[in-house]
Amino acid sequence: MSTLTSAQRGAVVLRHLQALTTLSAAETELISGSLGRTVSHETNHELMAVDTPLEHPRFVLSGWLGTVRTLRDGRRQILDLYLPGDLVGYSSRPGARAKGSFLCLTHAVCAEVGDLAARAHTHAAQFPGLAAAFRTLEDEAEQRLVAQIVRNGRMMAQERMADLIWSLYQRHEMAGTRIGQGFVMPLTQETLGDTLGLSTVHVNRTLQQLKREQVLRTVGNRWEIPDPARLASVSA
Amino acid sequence: MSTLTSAQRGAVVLRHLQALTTLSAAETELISGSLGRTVSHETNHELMAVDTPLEHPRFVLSGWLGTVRTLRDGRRQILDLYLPGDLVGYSSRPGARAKGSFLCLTHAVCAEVGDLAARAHTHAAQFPGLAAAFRTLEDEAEQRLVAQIVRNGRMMAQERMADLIWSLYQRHEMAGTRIGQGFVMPLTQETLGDTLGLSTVHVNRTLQQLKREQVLRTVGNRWEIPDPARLASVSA
DNA sequence: CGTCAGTTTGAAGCGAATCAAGAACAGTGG
DNA sequence: CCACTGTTCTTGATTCGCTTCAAACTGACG
Repeated sequence: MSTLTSAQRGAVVLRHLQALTTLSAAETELISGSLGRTVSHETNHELMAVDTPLEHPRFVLSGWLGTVRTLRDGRRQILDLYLPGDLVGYSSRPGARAKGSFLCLTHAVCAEVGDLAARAHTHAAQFPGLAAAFRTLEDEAEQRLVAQIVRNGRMMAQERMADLIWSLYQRHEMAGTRIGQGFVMPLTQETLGDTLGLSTVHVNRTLQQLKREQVLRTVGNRWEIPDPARLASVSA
Repeated sequence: MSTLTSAQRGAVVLRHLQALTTLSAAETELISGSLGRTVSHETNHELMAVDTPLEHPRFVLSGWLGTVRTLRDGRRQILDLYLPGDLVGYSSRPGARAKGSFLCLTHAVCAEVGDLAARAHTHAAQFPGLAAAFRTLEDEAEQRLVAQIVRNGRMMAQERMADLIWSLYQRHEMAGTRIGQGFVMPLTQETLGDTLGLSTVHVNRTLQQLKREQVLRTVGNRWEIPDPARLASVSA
């Protein structure tokens, strides 16, 4: 396990925001300063339960989180994934509540940014870039929800997986965490199944199929996309 | 086909909002006055394409609308349904765009409420009930997206259908459009299939199954729920 | 009365779930 | 350093839910 300085960890947030909008020096400064209070959590730690008021937005500095809904009999559906550089548990709507339980899917480090979010909101004119970034982040989260509906509702297993991989690849690209033609995949196949609405076994077989078709290559827990065009053709 | 006065049609909106929050007399007045400019659309009319800026929020006065995503090969997924009394194409987020194509699923009448929405937003202090109502409507729309993900991802056909029926029943209850133990279902089984991620044929068979199990009763296009508890037990 | 959209029914096939068991792997303590 | 443990991944066999295809039926409407 590597040890990172606070600045190194915060870099992924700045990278991500700068991919979305232009930040003034003052804004960059403000953000960096806000990433100080970091909290580290174990895998499976629940940050917030369903329906909790969204009062503690955070940026993910490392690790992956997810929003989860569990049915009475234990079936799980992951609603959305949060990667390093992502904003978690934020809504511009006053009084908004968590639409699912926020869970650490890996060991994760977050920075609480309640005050930063409040400032982006109330002093929007003074920090236009920051305000725009928060708006875009919120919008993208909603787009991901829609993508989940379409995936789960109308795509075959292969298409779902390919679509998710493509989305994750692009998100890593934006956050500057892409490595070569790929990224690090820390999720278990079971978690992927709960994301895609597939059984663990079928996730495994689907991945093998994609590898056979040269759509995906894995080196340890690094996933690589040899040919984006091919990936797009498999995805629906 | 019955002809309704503007006031009669607008009643469903007031009923809905009053179920969500308390409105002052001034607010009630303001809303009623805003429902004047109504537009009537044919089945399959597209109000807005995907990605269009959400600049024209409307209330549904009669008929059902839906947001639709279409894959290249023609597969459709309906993201959300909009019933009489519902707010369509609204987002409090400036610059938000349509997450799907807005389609009339039946003949529909809508009232444009762009100015009302703007006022609820900018004069929130002056119209607290109205502002709260808009916030709640937006929140409920998001909850419905999440429900769609869980349905499509982790529920069996019967559970999906039962869950949707229950949700629709409650929404009719809120809007005051419940009729006895049921409501009017104007959608075709094909449209229901595109909502639930099922084939038309299987929608048909699933409905028959629910009827056999006394979960659902249909009289013409009226759907009735003899026993809500039983419905809940089928839904996951 | 014929047309067309929507519903219903049957038969066959496929995709994914399930069940079960083994292999690879990481972490742990002796 | 290696045996032990538990988690994750992998594989095969079987079952089942749903889709697909095709055709008949129903009802509204011109």
